[in-house]
Amino acid sequence: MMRINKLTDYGIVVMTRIADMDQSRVHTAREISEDTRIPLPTVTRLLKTLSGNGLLNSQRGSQGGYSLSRSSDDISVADIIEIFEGPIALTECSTNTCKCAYETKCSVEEPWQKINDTVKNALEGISLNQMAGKNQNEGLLNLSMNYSGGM
Amino acid sequence: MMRINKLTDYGIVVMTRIADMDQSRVHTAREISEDTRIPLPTVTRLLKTLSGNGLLNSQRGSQGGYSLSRSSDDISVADIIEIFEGPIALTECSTNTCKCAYETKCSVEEPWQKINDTVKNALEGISLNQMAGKNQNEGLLNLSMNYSGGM
DNA sequence: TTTAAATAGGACTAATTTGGTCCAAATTAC
DNA sequence: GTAATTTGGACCAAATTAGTCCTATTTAAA
Repeated sequence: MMRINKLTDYGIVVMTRIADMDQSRVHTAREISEDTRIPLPTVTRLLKTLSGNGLLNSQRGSQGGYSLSRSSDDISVADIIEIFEGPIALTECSTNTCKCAYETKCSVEEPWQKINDTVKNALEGISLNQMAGKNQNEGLLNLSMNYSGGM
Repeated sequence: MMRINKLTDYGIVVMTRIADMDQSRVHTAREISEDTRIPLPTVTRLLKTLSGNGLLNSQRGSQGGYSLSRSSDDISVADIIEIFEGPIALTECSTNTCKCAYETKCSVEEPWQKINDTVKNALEGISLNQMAGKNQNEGLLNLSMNYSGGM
């Protein structure tokens, strides 16, 4: 399906949700779970990953919680995807470590690079702020997907 | 990893290979398997899928084989991906059947549509012909990937 | 100083998807 | 008729993903 993983999707939702919230205070995992309806254990894990990778600040202990580490203008969808899925690369060929097993110079490498750059640029061009759309209603959610492809 | 599946990747390789071959005759699964080093059973399956979905013509029986159903200029990478993975959609939200469970109007839907269109356009813009690069050497292959993301 | 509320880290399991193989049937050229 | 092919579908193994849980650590406040 060429889909991003469900957890990545959730990650984007969680970040979008936080971007939509009051920036003057931190927000707990429970609060975010309730807002997004993503189960608490899952939200907990997402938040840990996001803060561990510098997209969220965390504050431990009572009255603790999470907040954006920088402005929502300054966080792109690509930033989030890369945390959960690593560098954006549709095929191994798209990375600089292409190891085509039987050829010294793989002929599909260059076009893949181009394709990949385009995709990457698209994802880098969308900020959290744009995703959030500030003024919109709360509680988005469940972007999970069930489509199955055509083989 | 936000990667296309290995079989999809193989599918693109197989199509690229066929585009690179003599267009005046058909090519057997065995021949393509040997050229690409993809195991025969797998190639067989790929070719069945590709011909079943109209990208290849097939000719049964002795002296049978496969050939492109239309010019390599006229087949895009997106065409191939869609056969193996269904419509190009990074999230369920990117399709027109978005079923966000708790909201009538999901706020992340619109930006996802935009992102997705960009990706789709990029993939539709690359033809098999460009992938093949006609004059290049034979036997590409093994685009399989081993990177694992950062969670 | 104790307690409650949080996050941090990591192990673990279940579910799903994917990759790959195989077999029997149908078709066609010679 | 026979050999070479594609067709269709079933099947299994491996890998990945999703989701849960437990324990430790940190912090604010009673």
